Amino acid sequence: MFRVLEQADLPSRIADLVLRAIGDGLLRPGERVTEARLAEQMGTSRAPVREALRLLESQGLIVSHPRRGFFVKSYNADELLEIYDLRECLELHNAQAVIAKMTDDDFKRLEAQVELLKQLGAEGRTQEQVVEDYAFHRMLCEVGGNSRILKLFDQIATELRSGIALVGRIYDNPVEIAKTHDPIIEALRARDVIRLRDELHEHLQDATTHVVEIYRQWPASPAEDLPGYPLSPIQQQKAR
Amino acid sequence: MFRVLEQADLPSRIADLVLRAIGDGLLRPGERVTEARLAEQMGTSRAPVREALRLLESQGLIVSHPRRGFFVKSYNADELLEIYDLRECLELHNAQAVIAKMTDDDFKRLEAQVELLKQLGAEGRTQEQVVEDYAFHRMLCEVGGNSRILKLFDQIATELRSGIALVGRIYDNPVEIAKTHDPIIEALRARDVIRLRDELHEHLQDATTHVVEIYRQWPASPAEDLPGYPLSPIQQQKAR
DNA sequence: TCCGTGTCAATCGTCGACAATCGACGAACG
DNA sequence: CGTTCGTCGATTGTCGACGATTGACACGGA
Repeated sequence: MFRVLEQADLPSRIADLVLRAIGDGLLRPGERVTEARLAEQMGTSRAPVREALRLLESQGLIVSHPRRGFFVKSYNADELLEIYDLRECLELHNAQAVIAKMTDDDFKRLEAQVELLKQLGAEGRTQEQVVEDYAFHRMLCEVGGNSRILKLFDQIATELRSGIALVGRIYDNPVEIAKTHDPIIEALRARDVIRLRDELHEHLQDATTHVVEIYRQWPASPAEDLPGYPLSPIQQQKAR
Repeated sequence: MFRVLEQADLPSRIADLVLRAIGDGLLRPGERVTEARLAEQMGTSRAPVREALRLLESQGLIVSHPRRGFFVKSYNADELLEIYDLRECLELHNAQAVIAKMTDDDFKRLEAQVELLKQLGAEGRTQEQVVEDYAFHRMLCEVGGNSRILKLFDQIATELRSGIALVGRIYDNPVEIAKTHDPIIEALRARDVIRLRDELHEHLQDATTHVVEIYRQWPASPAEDLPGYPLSPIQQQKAR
């Protein structure tokens, strides 16, 4: 029996929509997400909505306070630093495996990906460049071969993407950014672990400081506020 | 208003019980976990049970197959290797931060913990030794200061503990194992990053090979089986 | 004997409803 | 005027029930 169109289950679809809503800035950090409202909007009952939110919670994009409800996670600079630190942890460790396992074919694909990055940068398509940038680093994790690390990277990536979406575009100079991948390619070509790690370290350090800088000058992070029930669902207010 | 005894919510309590059941070998890897049965045993409806299982799923201890149900995660040697690889990734990265941030007081507590390990080893209390061993490494992560990494470590620890429970006691020679922490303490005392990382690497490598060895000679890993519905809830059987 | 088909029981996914709990708001009190 | 207490609406946590889907099993044909 053919299953022509594998319909994703309800919770996943709902989670996708919420994710997109966050990414598009429709749901802002700290904002409340009410089960009933979402359920109504989706035309379902609360059960699958709940599952979707719990799924997103496990991925760090939603936080829940017992008996209070769900809220879009808002990040402060410290948290972003921790996430980037973790990312660096993964990527540097992964670098070793990459050098050990990389085939010539892998290398070619990585090289091609950087070319794509440059092209997108030159054309000013920063949106897509961000996506493809992550794709490049993801490819490295794939080559590394630890599915666990790959999964973690994916999780971090979505978190960073959504956490960064609200800050607006990251890349001041797309062309510049694309070029910073060149040394990584060179290290890969030379199969030099130490150099690869150094380059990745610098690369990620740059990204970190850049993002955090932007983040700092942002309107005093939305803070982890807990709106009370009877409030209009959008506004926020301090609690406790 | 005092809240003398903060009653944990239902899902968490259920998750705890399931976790304990897994740790005690009451629920074996690959075994099916039926919502209705668990709900009946807990005297609740299926809703909180579902939440508990999804929670454990997000922690990797339970896997779910859509429309099929929940099963206790069973690990094969490769997966264990990946987990240990990730753990090493975290701990080695964390080592740097430890050296940078460790106070004298931190060091004393770490030293004391190793003493405790030795004592437990000498007394043959291997069960507690395992727990305190994790506690030691957890302390390192605490000192490191990245809450994200700490959380991940905790997750990995529970996973490994439950995944290893079925294999029986790990430590052939508890006294020996306890001693292998000494070089780590020495590296910490000298505040030598490189040495610390080397020692941790060796330490974890030992643990890895040890566990995997035991794992290999185990009755051909329970495999990721998918029991069908009408089966007695305990037995397993291949599918597809 | 082997393979395809139909039936069946078990179980999950989803639903609507109810009770418990929370914060906000306003009144009473010092 | 500031603080405490009670009430209220909104929302979550939990429940029982129903339909949908799955794999196991029995049967029949090649």
